[in-house]
Amino acid sequence: MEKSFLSEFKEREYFNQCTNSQELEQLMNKKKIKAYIGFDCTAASLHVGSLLQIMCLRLLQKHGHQPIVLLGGGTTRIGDPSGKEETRKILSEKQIEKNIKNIEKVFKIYLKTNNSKLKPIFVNNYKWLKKLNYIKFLREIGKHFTINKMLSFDSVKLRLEREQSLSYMEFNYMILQAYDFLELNKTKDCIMQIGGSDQWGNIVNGVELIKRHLSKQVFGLTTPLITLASGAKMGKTEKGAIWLDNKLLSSYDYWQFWRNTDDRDVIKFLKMFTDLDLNKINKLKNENINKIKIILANEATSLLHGKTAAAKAEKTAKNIFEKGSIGDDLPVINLNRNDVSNGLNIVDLVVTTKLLSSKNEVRRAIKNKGIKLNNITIEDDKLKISMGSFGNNKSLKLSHGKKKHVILKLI
RNA sequence: GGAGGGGUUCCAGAGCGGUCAAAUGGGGCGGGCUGUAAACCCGUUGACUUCGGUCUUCGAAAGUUCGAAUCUUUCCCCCUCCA
Repeated sequence: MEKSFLSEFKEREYFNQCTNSQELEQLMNKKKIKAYIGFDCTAASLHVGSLLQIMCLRLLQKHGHQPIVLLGGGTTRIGDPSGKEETRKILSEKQIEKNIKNIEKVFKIYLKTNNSKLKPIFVNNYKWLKKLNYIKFLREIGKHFTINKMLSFDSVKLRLEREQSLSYMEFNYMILQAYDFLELNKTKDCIMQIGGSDQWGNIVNGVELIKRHLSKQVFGLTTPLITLASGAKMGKTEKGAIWLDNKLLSSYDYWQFWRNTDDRDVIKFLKMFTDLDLNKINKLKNENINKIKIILANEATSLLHGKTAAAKAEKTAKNIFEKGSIGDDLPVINLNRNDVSNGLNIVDLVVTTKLLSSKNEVRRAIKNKGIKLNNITIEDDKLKISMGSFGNNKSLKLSHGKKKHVILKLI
């Protein structure tokens, strides 16, 4: 028997809560449905923190259900208070539209299909939210919400408990999200909303609104908040966000992100973020952990940047870490011959490569044995690079630490 | 509207006239160990520097002083309590 959406959803550890698991299971076995996830458009791109949600839509598609991607131009204008400690900045309309355009691209990669029935439907809630009439909205929608209940939601409760201000605008967010679901149900026959566990309250609100307003049964499904073995939140590392956009994060760095996964998270990530068959993943468990990490990196990178990019990243990594040489996936910095023949100061050079951002940082790094030129640690911060420093192949590898490298080329 | 408490470097949080670029912890970065992991240990953590120093920072502005994050005044913002 073929696996159902929901059972695979659970096996891949996507499952957190569902409003009505059994009925949903039955329904989805009987017919193909449409389900949606809303995404925040406060940044120019999504980062791996949203990847689990994207994978959910992908899984939906795999099982023949059609995904709806809601890029919340309307709600982004309000700001979701869930999980936020402070009111966030309000973005300009222009910025939001720009973000939406860019974020759409990511979905076009992950949800690519030739089957027209499974093509992702993109919607922007600004389209309907901007038209709302306040009085009408209060009478038709607002009457279904009690303040008593709204105050009991974590997103509101936590803010109030901490005595942090919550504006009336933000307080309305959950109603608008519920309204989105209602709208999508009416216009697209969407019967399920998926989201992270922090969205549970908002999702349930939508389910209840539809029940009251249309007397229809719809479903809510949430994924767990991924906590890394280290306790940190997924997505934002120390170095900054792991963007799903090669303009913001190169495919090599993306590959490295997965390659550096904590041992304890590797199998979980294989289930969550790759298409690999679950049986195959189970067999992998006994393999050498570093081999599995490479598989994870390759699979995850292929999905976003393509197989070629993944293979290239792997090759570059191999060259750097195993052979100590260079790889062609590293950023290349072109140097003018004239500048070099005059003798370039190492400190200035490192700053121009952006490996570090100030001269003091470079001097410190040199003191701490953190700067290498062709794998040779630089001891003197007054060192000058000249034509003679370049070998026959006219290029040099400049490194900061073990993981950050740049190729210097003469032009 | 009245009475208090507070705004310090990435974050938390000390300092309360010179010895303060500012304790301590977290985080970051680098080094060591290793497996590009974890844990642990060490170093480092404003900018510029001819390495002697120089410059800019403690909510904002003005002032007192030889000298201010520290004192005074005004302003802005946050919080607590009372009405």
